[in-house]
Amino acid sequence: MVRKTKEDAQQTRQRIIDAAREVFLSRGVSRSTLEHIAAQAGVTRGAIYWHFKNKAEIFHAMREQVFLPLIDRMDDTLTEESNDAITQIENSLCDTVHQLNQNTEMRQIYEIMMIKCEYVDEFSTVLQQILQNCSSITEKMQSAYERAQAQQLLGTSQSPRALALDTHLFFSGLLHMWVKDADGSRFRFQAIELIKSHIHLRRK
Amino acid sequence: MVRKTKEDAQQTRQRIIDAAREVFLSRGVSRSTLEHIAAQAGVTRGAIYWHFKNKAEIFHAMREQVFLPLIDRMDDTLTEESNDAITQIENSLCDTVHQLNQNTEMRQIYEIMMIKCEYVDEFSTVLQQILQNCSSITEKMQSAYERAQAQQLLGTSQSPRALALDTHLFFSGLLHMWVKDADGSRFRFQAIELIKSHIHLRRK
DNA sequence: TATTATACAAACATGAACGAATGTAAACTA
DNA sequence: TAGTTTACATTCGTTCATGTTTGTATAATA
Repeated sequence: MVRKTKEDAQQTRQRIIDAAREVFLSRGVSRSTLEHIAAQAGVTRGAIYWHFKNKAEIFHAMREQVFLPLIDRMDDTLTEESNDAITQIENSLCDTVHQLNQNTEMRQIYEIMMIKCEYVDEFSTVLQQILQNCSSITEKMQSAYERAQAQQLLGTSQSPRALALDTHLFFSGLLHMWVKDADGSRFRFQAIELIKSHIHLRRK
Repeated sequence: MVRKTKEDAQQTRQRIIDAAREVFLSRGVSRSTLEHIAAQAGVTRGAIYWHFKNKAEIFHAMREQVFLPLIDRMDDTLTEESNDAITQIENSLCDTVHQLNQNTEMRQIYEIMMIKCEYVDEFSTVLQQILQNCSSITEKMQSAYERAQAQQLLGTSQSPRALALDTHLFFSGLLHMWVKDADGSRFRFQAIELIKSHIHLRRK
């Protein structure tokens, strides 16, 4: 066979991750074998074992590639200075939904993580990471709500903490429904509306 | 071997379902083999094949046993005449959380369905059923909010439809977090509080 | 009471999937 | 330019899960 350069190898690695995403999506993580992934990527199982220790490692790599940038992006919109605090929250939610609509990769990974993966054994650690992410996002939202309170934008006396948790749970539920509603007939089409009305409830 | 009576057979069937729940919970649905389930139930695989066509059928039986009563129960609290419409909604949510706290079986099945099952192939139909359940619950909530509006209990001008969707998404998110927060340190302890503050936001 | 249907157990056959071991050609390095 | 490492491909043996088949003792039934 033809030995590849370092860049080629990196490309192969990426192809394996992309292939895994497709295979995970259509067969679920458990039923996806390294052979399926290898075939989809146009390599052999040997190549996969060279780049990754096992299936879980591919999963982690795939997840991080999309989630780390996403978290960063939410952080950014939540502190964008051109908007008031409540609009920052609204925008961060809407932006995530827009991303889901436009970014196939991201959409697929969300779907995999929500309804095509069993969080046991090697995968159970992912749950902790998810909870961590949630906490950090909720905290960011809380401080946004605190700013909103300071700016007297809130139409309620509830604590920023409670509002942040409520918004986060709402959004979490929305994403789950968004994913499950594959044909878009129930939730996807009105996701943005729902966010706006959720936020509107808190505005003065 | 000893041939059983009809009641005994029914008991065996139930033991298999119970065993499946335990095994699904600890190994995830995919990695649970019929042999694991058989061992846990104290029977052989032959017995399982007698009562069920395959693993998916056990799963369906397990799910229905808990979800059908649950839906009924939510319907009941949502129309309990001794309370005003908003309290009906609050109670139906709180009651479900109480159930989760007290009913191990139900808690386990929720956990299995949310984070220990991959919705592909034979299991993908379950997603439709879940969406159906969600719609029906949302509708019930909507009419509760409509009653609340008629009784002038609402402190917002938003439509009952929007309120119902928002509440449902919130609750859906809450349940997901509730399940993922296995040690109870992040969400479980404050679930009831969160519901109350969610509802409070809509009260006049 | 003879027969049939039931409720399983036990054995078998098949087909993955895995991990490891080995092979290899090209790229890098001294 | 010889040796070493890299980036894979190929092969192999083993295990594991599944579905089916066969066997059998008993309950139901006519």
